[in-house]
Amino acid sequence: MAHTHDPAPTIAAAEARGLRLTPVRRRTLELLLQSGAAMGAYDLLGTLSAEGLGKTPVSVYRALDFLVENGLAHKIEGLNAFVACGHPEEGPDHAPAFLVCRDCRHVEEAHLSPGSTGIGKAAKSAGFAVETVVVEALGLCENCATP
Amino acid sequence: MAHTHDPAPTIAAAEARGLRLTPVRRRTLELLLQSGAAMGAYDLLGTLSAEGLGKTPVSVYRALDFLVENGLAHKIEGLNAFVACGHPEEGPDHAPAFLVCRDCRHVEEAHLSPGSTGIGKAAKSAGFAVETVVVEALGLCENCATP
DNA sequence: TGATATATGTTACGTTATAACGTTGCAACC
DNA sequence: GGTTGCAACGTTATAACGTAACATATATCA
Repeated sequence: MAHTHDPAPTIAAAEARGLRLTPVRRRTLELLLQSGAAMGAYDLLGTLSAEGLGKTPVSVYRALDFLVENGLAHKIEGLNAFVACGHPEEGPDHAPAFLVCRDCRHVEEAHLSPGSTGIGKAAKSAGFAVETVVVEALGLCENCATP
Repeated sequence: MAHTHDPAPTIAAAEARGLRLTPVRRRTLELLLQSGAAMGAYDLLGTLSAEGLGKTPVSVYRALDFLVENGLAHKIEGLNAFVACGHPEEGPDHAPAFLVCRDCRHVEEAHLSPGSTGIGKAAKSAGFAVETVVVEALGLCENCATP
């Protein structure tokens, strides 16, 4: 399958940071890394529950919350889905931009220079206190555009 | 209520463009304009159905689809909710950035200069064909930050 | 007026997400 | 050893968001 990632280095990096990768969390992360695409919580649940790692949405959402909080995964708001982080070494707080293929759901993580959106300026003049910024481009990846 | 808008000019502008504002559509737009905040489809449904303008989610989503397609409303992906467009004169295809208050759900529309996100460059180098771009800052508006 | 297109109604269902509360397992401490 | 505390996980129920498929009605125009 295209664009998959070897889970090992990411998992090693996570544990080196002292994160507790329990079976559900580890397996959720593996599934995301191996697919290389955005996956819905219920997709993940299908596999996880078949493997005896939690039978209800709650388990999956807890695992996903953990991964997102710790910068190992991101939520793609435009799809209501989740993707493994491509740069886990950057820690919990980085906020990349995403190139999201609407066809195969592959996600490319783009690192824009901070403040490059210009939204900081807009926020300041509106007295708005920004906490997180979502930047997602929806379209077609190279593979899906030229098949 | 703070930040509400008078629906009249927006509705007039829409009709001047030849759009067919049926009762559900018009009322949906009015509700969004009057609230000045992002509203969920089911919030809207509560009011609309009480007024006899559609009893099921389908009606509301159809009205919202129409409004979004015609640039009279926007979807806020980060909230799975909808907001009236603050600049309806810009037509169906403009894609503004949003400052979204996570407390009161008020939405400020910011017009960034096109391409200022830098995401176009990233897309080009990845061979990615961008179709739409979502830019949303989540945080606290001036009122909610200093109460 | 009849043909066509657009809009709406209705039923049923699928998908995404969280609240609330109980249980388990493990480690620190006395 | 007991117990206290905490993080993770289980369980049930339900809230919230969204769509497919097909029937009916209303508008528009040749």
